Amino acid sequence: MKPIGWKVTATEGEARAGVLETRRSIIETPVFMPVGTQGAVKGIRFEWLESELDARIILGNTYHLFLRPGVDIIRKLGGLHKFSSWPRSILTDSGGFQVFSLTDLRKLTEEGVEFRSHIDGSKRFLSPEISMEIQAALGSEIVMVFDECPPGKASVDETRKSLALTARWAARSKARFDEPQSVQSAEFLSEPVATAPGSDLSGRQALFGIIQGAAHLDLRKESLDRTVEIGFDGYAIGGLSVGEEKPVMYGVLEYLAPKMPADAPRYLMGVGTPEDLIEGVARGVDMFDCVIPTRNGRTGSAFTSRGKLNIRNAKFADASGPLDPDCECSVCRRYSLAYLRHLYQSGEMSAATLISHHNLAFFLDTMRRVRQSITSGTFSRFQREFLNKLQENQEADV
RNA sequence: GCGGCUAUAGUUCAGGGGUUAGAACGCCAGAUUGUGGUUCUGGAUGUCGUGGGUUCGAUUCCCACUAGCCGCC
Repeated sequence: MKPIGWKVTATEGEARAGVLETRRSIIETPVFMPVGTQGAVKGIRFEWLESELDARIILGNTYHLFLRPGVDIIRKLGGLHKFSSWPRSILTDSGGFQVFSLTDLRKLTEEGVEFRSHIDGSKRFLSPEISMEIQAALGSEIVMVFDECPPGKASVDETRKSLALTARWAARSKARFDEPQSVQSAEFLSEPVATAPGSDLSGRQALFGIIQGAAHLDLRKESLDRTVEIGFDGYAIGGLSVGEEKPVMYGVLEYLAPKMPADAPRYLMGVGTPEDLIEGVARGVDMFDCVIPTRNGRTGSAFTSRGKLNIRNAKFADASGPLDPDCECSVCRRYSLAYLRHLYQSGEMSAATLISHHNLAFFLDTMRRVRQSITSGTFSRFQREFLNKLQENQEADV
């Protein structure tokens, strides 16, 4: 028995529609996963995320939850699902990325990474083994291997070295991961392994490998081969959208995604804008996550079917229409641009909450429409029309 | 009515007899891609209250006026 179910239900070119099943939810792909770094999708109540927005899977983050509240507390409270009250699937990032993006002081060794906490400056240590233990305690449905993420403009030599370390860490991640999964009462698990009623899943966690290699295609291929050789339940593309130009990212995806195992989900980490999602799907990606809808929402930037808009702009001061006339989310049905701008300018936190809510609604709805178009064989037309429409606001301003 | 203080950016204020008068906040506009939660980066704005005088030169010194604030009657 496998920990997750995966089947492709339709394809159009490289784009695929599929169904990913975990013990906690059925996830139709392509899917966008809202980011809930610290066990919360910033500004959004789980009630909305579950009902109106209907997210089936969100992210959690090992690095942040490890530092606060800490593994002991989460284990004591029965794992991340019980602690946070989120009943559906969770994918946890391993912490590798944050160690490199958030801390200045770090010491990288073969064993792992020593770093300074961004919260209190204390010295902490993360390794593949420790990351697996933490993620076992969190109890996520999908666990990510502990990797090193080099900068997008990394040289061939740097990238090759980093990639080799990531491969060794991937093997160690898998070895340590398998231990707690194999024992019902393993010390690291917060809850006993359980299958959903009527499911033929194993009830265990799934582990995804991460392909690195920066912008170097030959190294991407090498990383892919080494990762597939170890064998995982799904495969992720890491190290994109970390400073490189957009065509570089699309080029890597175009080369890499079709070579990834067809019988496992493909996950593009940390991406992206609505345009990136469509371009990713077109190249064969099934899963995405990104902070952009909630982070931008918090700072007054809204994504709409006609492109991005900044709620602070004076032109919205007396605009009676919604953020997006084509959006049916509860925010667009109720609140005007003028009122949202007023809330933002007045420093009301509801501005951040409402725009984040709309942004997530737009992202999730867009992915639903993408799935539908792949299923009905009209994805390429959808792609063309969607991308054209995104230009409307920009052109209208010129 | 009398005395005192003040008058400089949208606001609160700094400054100073000599080329393009500053700060903070606000305003305007960008940025944000496996989230260090209100951040970062740019930009615009002034007949220096009005009128007169001194001076080579006044927003700066002097006088009057006006307005505001405080106190007294």
